[in-house]
Amino acid sequence: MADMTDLHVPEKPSLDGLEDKWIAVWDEQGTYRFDRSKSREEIYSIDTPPITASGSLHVGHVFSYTHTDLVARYQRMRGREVFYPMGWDDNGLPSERRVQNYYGVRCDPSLHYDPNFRPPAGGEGKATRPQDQIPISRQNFVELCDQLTAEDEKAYADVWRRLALSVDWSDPYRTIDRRSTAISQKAFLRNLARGEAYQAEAPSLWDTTFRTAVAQAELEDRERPGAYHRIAFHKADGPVYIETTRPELLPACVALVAHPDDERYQPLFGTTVRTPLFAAEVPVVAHHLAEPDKGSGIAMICTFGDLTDVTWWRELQLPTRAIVGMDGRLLPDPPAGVDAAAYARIAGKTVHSAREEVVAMLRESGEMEGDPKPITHPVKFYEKGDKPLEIVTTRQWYIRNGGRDTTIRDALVGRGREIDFHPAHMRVRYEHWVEGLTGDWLISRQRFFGVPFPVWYALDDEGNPDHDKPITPDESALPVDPSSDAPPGYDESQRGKPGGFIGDPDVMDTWATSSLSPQIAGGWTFDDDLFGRVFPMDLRPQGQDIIRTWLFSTVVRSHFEFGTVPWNNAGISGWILDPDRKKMSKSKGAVVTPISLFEEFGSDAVRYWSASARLGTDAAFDTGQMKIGRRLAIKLLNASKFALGLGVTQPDLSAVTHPLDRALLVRLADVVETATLAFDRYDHTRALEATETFFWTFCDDYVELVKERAYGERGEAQQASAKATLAIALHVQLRLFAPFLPFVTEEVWSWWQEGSVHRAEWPTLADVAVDEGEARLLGLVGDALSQVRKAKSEAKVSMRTDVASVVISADNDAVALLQSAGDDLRSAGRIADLQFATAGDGELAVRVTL
RNA sequence: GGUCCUAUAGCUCAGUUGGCUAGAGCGCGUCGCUUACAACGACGAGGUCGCAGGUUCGAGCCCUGCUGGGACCACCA
Repeated sequence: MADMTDLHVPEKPSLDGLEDKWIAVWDEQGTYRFDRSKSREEIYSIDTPPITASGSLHVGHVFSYTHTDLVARYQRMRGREVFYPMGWDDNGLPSERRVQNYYGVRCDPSLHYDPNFRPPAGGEGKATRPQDQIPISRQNFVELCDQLTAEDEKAYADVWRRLALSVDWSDPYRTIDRRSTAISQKAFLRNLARGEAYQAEAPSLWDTTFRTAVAQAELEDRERPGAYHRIAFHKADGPVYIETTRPELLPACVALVAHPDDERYQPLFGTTVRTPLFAAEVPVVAHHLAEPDKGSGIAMICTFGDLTDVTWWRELQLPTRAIVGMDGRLLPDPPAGVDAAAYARIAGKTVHSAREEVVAMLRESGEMEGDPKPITHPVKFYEKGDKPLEIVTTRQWYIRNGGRDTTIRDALVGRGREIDFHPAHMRVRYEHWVEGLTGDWLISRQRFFGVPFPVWYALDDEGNPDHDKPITPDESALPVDPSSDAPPGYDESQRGKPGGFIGDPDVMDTWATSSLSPQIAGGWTFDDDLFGRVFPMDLRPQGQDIIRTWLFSTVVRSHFEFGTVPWNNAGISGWILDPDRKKMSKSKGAVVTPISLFEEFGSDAVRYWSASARLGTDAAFDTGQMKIGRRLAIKLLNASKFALGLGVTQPDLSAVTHPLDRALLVRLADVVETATLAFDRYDHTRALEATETFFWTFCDDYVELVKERAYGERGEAQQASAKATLAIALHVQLRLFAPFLPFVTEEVWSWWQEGSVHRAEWPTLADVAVDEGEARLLGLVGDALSQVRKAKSEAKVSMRTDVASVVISADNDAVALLQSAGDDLRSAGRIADLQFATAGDGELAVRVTL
């Protein structure tokens, strides 16, 4: 047992400096270091979201990462060894764009590596138009990405430490590092070997700015102005009118389509018509997707205007007349069957200019009826792009995801049901997404900064690649870069030569790598001992917006590779909304940096605000809540200082004899139980609320009531009971608060305890077990005290004014209870004469005479 | 067109399987420098629980419909 000399209570406790102090101590003592000798059952593993470190953190990140840390700290105190890694998602388009804008450069894959290249000084105001940017080789560009993201990651890590995320910082991973690249390539090769990954040449959605294919999950609709153009097609006995928003695709028209039951067009089915301007003969076909009440009820099918065109083209086995190139301009040469002179007027133009020209041509020829009718309609965009997507036929890599296969789809829906979502209704989003998939997962991107596909293609004698038999490396050779490494059985001199080889030029989409975050963090195939101890993981924390991408794709990879779910729980955080109820990251609030909040309110206070919001619920950005958190932290310092200053030593249940003390511990037992159950259900707000409510009662009522007794004014045994109870209550409350307020609880803990509170045992009923006790007593005495205070308040006198007499009337049981704590009530209220009376109705009534 | 969430005090939110006069904090008002805390404390005012029906002895909670707010999916001729 410690004595007074072991106490280190400061004269004037303060929050100032606590953060730097404890961050350093935790670092030095390895407080959050993961002990990998523990078994799977003893470990709690977390699939931390690898954050995109290109740009700056905002309060939404602080909010959701705090939620994860609450769980980590709770589980650690419960005795689980917590595997809580940190990762950076630094591969992919956001990093490329950051480098382009920061240095004013762009990647030109045709250039050779310049080992002496030095980038211009980074900063704002660099050229953003491609023609103004400095062209550099792919390798130089990747190096810049690598360097800049590493710098950004340092800044992020500082924020995370200041927020007190209890991650093990010894081995953060990066999705672009060699090991992540190797794991990503290995997982892909295994998908390929099992037939889960495949290559196909097919029409796919294409972003003409970034010049890459994009996946279904990355699409978003935006309302754009457009116009219906009513255009005449020709048949022997007169015109057939169609309406289109994309007249420039007329040369790409391969058929007209109407609903099979549409009486108006029955006679046309099986005949052909001639396209205006471009004079191609196209068939009129029937398909159930054609909608009779849309436009004129008959539509032109182009290759390709939209996804419905692709469906029609595929199901009706129509020919292809592609006219839009990868750069978003019309191809130089007309497709077969199209009038070359007419096409020459639009060849090479952008889609936009071509549309204007075709409209002008239609006006000249009189084949457009009336003026275009302006409308607003949804258009598909890449979520990071700013030009409408086109559909271009390209060779791409896919991973099966149930989009074209009900067996896989059902299996993946089933996997979703094995995961406990918090809150539970988030599973619906998963299921709807899986059930609504229309195609497999397109994972290839025609970009530079990403994981390259680890495949090469043999060239035949004429130099044509054989895409059907990709050459793959041995797993032991990974990672490979097929643009600089030669495939097995070849040497570099054969690159690009007939009879030689070429490397696959594409990189994987960032989700194809981040979908392996459990494998990367756990060291799959690099450290199988570790992997076996942490996988499948316990928790995937993430935002609701990426259920369809990150969550789903991780399930897909785990399902194929291991036949399991990747984790048993998914904790979904909500959004931060600004005062106008708009998503914070999209508004002015985004300029409030986390560091400035830490400086103004303290990290504990910011954590308190985050912890006040439940999983899955959007929360208002509310500095008021941070002020409350700050006040709570200060109160914890002061109350602890006072209790310890009374000569409180160490918890000792056997000394607790007084009825009021027993009542407090019975109440505290309830709090411990509530908080524990709540945390087990991933309901941190309830745990916090129960703890906080108790704490204020403890401060405002209990401490006031036992002050004199604790000073020793009613004998040693009574004093010992009060001091023991204060010690127990403090000891338990500090631990209950520790996940929420790690700095201040650690500070107070250090005043009188050994080791870190964050490695202390989570409190249990054994900490507060008293033989008998009436929790009700605490409330009764508190009410009585409150009535006495009210009388003083109404008389406008100080709370330390003496009271002549107080008469409390209540039922027999209540009176008996109150009498057992009468001395404490008398001293706290400064009551000279305290009397009790029995009242039949059971109402507590307090008559105060000043 | 479909789906999910949501509506409780001026504000931010609790309110467990339906159960006495609906709670907290902030803000507001009044009072008090009391040796843990004035960066504080005490006390108080403030709500026909979005609207309309229904089930029930009893509904903030369950059911139906409507309205408002938020989000997602589908629709692109």
